[in-house]
Amino acid sequence: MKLVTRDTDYAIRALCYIAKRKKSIVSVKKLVRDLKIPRPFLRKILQRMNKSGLLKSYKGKGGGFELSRAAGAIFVADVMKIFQGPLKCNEHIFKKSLCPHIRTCALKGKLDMIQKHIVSDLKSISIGSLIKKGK
Amino acid sequence: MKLVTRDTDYAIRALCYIAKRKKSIVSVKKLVRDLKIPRPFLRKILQRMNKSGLLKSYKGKGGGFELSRAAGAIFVADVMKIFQGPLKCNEHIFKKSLCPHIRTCALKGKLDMIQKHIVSDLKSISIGSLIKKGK
DNA sequence: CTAAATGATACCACTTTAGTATCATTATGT
DNA sequence: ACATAATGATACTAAAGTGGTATCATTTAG
Repeated sequence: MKLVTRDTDYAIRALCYIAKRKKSIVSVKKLVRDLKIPRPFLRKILQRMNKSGLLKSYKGKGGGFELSRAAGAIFVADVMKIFQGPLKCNEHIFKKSLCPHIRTCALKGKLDMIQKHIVSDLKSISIGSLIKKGK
Repeated sequence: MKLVTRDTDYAIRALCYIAKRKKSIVSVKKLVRDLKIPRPFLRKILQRMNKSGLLKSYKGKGGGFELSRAAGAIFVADVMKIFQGPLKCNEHIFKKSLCPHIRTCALKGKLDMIQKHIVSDLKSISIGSLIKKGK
């Protein structure tokens, strides 16, 4: 029962780190130095976030990454979608298989309800809220 | 983000099927005939539930499985524990890795809260509640 | 022009998932 | 006693997902 995978976790750490810096463009070098994330893996992760529009990238000397929007407008759910796909937890069970028994639908109803709660929670956690010292 | 694996799903179906039968001892043969679950896989699943105390088994001709307690006292969470281990979703991230930044702990707090909700929901869904036609 | 940065791909080891296959053991009915 | 119908135990396997590594190409500041 894994809610968040390692790349999502690393991505969130990187986002928080970038969000906290004054100088907004941050290079992989600095991120690796301070976060102790394996360099090539982190690079791949940042590139994906760039492609997905969560980060903006600058090539060449002095380049790096910056947030594409305010930290308060980036949510854990956004990051998860990039690295873990659509936020569904039950599809693999109820796809095209015949669902002839009532109990199947009963279970589906309950699990869908749980999923709704999870997703709405994940959509409420912003990067901004994670870097506030006060709480 | 997979909440429930296939063996858990099959296990729940089997439990519901057994719970609905008048004659309490049900053989794999009948389960396979009606539920269309691969036979050897289902056998393994039932054996695990037997070992874990959710089912009682009877060997030999005319044998099979029956619930070890009332359907209302068996919960989806019980089944998941057997096939998916302890109901934790965040441990792999926060284990022995240094957690020196505030944000790590901030995230942990939020994810732990979500986990608490999930687990309490899963503990509230009984097999009994799944086989009620009325709802 | 060179060094420092990202972009794009391809590859790889390990674990989990979703099974299959086989043989041993037990109990029932004749 | 014995054949048959059931479960018990165990080992194996194919495919997908996870967590990375390795290489080379491209861009840009100074």
